[in-house]
Amino acid sequence: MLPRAFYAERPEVVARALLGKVLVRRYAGRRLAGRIVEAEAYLGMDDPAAHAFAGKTARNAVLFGPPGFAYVYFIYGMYYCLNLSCEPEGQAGCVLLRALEPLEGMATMAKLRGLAESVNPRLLASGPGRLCRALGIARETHNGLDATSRRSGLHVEDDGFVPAEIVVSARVGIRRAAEWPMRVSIAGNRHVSG
DNA sequence: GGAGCGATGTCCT
DNA sequence: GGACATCGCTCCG
Repeated sequence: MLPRAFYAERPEVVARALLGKVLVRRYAGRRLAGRIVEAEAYLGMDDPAAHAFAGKTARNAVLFGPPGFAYVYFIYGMYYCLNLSCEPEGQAGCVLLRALEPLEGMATMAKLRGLAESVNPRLLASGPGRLCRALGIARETHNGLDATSRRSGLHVEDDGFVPAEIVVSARVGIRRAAEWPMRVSIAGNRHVSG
């Protein structure tokens, strides 16, 4: 389990460091796990694309709290997105988890996605909305959970895997500050979203 | 395989 | 009323 200090850095640093780590979710007694292969950094008040840009509200309060907490928001009336808060308390910033390479509990993930068990694992969690659905993550159940606490049922592990090469590119699906190079992914990994 | 588009809730102006 | 850190479906080549 990654310690709080891991998250107390700038979002660009944390995003890069999270690549290759394993996101673990305890679901109905089962272990759902996947390697983080794609992520995006969002800064605080200086980043026009960040939820924290307009200042602290009830919705984004987690971003201004201590590092290592889950920030889950609802988007497009249908999907959830999972972020992990960064920077020391009082300073906003987060990393959006965009894609996983499924490792454990793929049958359960497929079920949660409403797909056949035989589905190509590439389709299970490649995209922030898919990722949350595959792991059964919702704002109501996961926003504000401490990802450095074993009790929360959501945390990140280091299994020693080190990405050979990391690709930096523009963030996806945003209008403001869209050109900022704050998306990172593992080069050549088939589970990165399109 | 790629472009276009509708679904659909919450937050902010 | 409009925007939104998305996805899956349709239609077209």
